[in-house]
Amino acid sequence: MSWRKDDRRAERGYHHGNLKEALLQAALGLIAEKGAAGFTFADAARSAGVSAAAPYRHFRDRDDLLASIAQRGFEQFEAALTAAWDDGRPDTVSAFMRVGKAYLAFARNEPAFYSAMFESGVPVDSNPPLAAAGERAFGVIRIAAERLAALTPPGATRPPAMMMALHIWSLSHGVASLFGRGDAARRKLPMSPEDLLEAGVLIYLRGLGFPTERRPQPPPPPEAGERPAGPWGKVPK
Amino acid sequence: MSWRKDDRRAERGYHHGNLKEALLQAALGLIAEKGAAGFTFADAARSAGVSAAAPYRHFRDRDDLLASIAQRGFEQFEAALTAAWDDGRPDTVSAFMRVGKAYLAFARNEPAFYSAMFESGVPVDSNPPLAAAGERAFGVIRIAAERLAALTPPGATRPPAMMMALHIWSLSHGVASLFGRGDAARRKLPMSPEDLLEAGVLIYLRGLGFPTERRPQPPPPPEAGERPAGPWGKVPK
DNA sequence: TGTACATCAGTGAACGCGCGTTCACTGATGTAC
DNA sequence: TGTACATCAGTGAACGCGCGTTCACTGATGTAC
Repeated sequence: MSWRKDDRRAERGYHHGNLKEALLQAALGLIAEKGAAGFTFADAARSAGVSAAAPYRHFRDRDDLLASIAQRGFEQFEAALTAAWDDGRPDTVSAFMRVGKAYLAFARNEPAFYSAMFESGVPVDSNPPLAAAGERAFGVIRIAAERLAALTPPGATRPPAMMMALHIWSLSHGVASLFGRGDAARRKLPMSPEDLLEAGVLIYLRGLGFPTERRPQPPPPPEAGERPAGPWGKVPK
Repeated sequence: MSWRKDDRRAERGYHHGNLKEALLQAALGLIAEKGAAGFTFADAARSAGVSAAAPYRHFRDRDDLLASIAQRGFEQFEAALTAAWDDGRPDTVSAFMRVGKAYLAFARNEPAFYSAMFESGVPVDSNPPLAAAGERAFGVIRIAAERLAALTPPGATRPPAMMMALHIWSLSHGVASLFGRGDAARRKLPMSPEDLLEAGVLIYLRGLGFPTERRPQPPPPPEAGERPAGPWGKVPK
């Protein structure tokens, strides 16, 4: 037994065995199933196999539970973005693209977290730890943008990294919200959300003066009607 | 009296005086006030000054009411975007930018419609008229993108208009959702959402080969630390 | 090691409340003759 | 023009239901000695 007291306690809990964690998991399942709006405090208790009064030992009320989920969501989001960024390896541009893909992957694979973070109406401003967690997640994008901005090619104007980060965040968020959700409210799309986002970011970066072509330079089109490969090379007819 | 029968009826209604319309307005007010999640069918009836049973004469249930609001929202959204586009006057690029601004203005000025359209969980797919209304709104952006794509400068590759429209829609939606709401869940921003979106669209268009500088060509920066004017000229320090 | 006590997570019963929904009804409006 | 009837929007009472919340309680775990 090399467990310290805290570890043992966190692992087994008192009676139920870590009810707080079980409630968070139950709520996540319910949100994924019925949406952030359609889950209740009593629901979470029932789903965790516990009486309706038990959650009050761990959360002030439903909003408190929801805020905890959002907080954890931002932490996992930050971790996912950080892993995708991988400190800019193997090169800044491709790592940057990977961060965008990770944004979409998170929205698709963790719809419950995503709902709690962005669509549940949790008051971020009145919850400093939650706001800080959100800032840290955004910070990953900001740092990536700073590294990218530092690589501005000679002759091009160096853009403010904060603005770049906000643009990329907004574009990723828009694509994820409109097209990249697992189940509900998605619209038909002639291409995958990942390809849509990638093409958008590449065009954006080119607009900033970055060379983004895989091939050094695409030949000018022989006919105006034909589509030589560009950042949108994957778009179907 | 030149009223046709339908007109008179639509104007006064039977007893209450167009309760259907009053319920829609009441629900809009409640959504704006408490969010799409926190309004009930009974609430709308009460707010319209009518018994709790009355709404059943006009809407099957709460979701039906919400879908009607979303439908009307998309129609007004389409009208706002169409007006902003103004058939591409006075020139295609500036009209295009105006459409983006109209997107943000709608999200800010009509938060209740925006919530019902994009955040209320109304099942768009199982509601063909609603889906069609959404498509028509998107169609405005698509048409604008087509006109813009047709202007691709010589030497640049003409981008698929559908993809351009999806990018602009996504960026606008992301900016509006993250920063451009009237009251709730907004984050701090070092510039206005309008300026953020405008800069993003300009950079994007430049990435497609469009000339977007107001000045013919900005001089290269004398010092790397200084920021000459670009599309992000309005960004504060 | 064992006993007595303290702590505290979870119980279950209880409550008030507002929501969704139904139903027979009423009364104003529209229409046939 | 007037009367009788049909239509139908809105009423108000009623119901079952589930939620949020409280409270004294119980019993398992931790700790002092």
